[in-house]
Amino acid sequence: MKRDKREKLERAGWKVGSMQEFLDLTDAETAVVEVRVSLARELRSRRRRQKISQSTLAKRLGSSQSRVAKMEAGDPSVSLDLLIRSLLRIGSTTEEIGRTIARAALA
Amino acid sequence: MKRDKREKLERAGWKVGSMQEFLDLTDAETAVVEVRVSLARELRSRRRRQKISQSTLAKRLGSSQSRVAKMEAGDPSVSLDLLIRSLLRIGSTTEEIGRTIARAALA
DNA sequence: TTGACATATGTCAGATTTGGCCTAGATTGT
DNA sequence: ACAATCTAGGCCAAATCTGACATATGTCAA
Repeated sequence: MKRDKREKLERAGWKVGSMQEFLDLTDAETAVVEVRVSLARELRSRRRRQKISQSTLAKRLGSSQSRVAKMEAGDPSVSLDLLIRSLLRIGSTTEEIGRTIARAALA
Repeated sequence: MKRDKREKLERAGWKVGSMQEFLDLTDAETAVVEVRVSLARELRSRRRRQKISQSTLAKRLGSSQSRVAKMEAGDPSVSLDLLIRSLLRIGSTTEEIGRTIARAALA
């Protein structure tokens, strides 16, 4: 439930909601992307500051290099969940993460 | 990858990481819970301010009443992802969400 | 009390996400 | 140039999450 939301709406002949609702949905998805990219940048930035490779970070997170690459790239297959968890594990505080998200729209 | 992380670590006889790493992991999970609860409160608060039922909100989100209840309860089966997406859909800005998360630890 | 509505909680099939593997291209050091 | 290292991206089985449904409990007005 997410990627095909729009299709669903269309298939349903728009009776699902008003144009307003569609716009909210669109805006929300846009915002999610912005937030993901912000967190992604933060992750890369932190990793570089620690001067470690994606592989090293991956091990530390219990994940894989490819996933770290996708995280840092803001790949759609990466959830905000994974990004936030990862940041917390490498020492980010909720405060820092909050600020990062708050600034998302500006980026 | 998440709920059984500790088991994995134990099964591996602790060679996976230092005590420090285990503590980071624990702290991170604690923080995730705090963040989830904060977002959950924010969601409930917003819904109530709009004076709508969980069912109504559910329809608006394209979800179900039971899931909304779980979201507001901070149930472990709810991802930060879903909470953030939901908040964005009902009009929260990234700024507000960021502030909510930043304050998570204090709650 | 009864009925209508709101919320909580369990379950589960289907959808999404993730770790891991592999490979190609990029970057760095010598 | 060469080797070593790093990063990007595709792929997929396994793990996790989600919507929907059923049902229990709670609230409140008639």
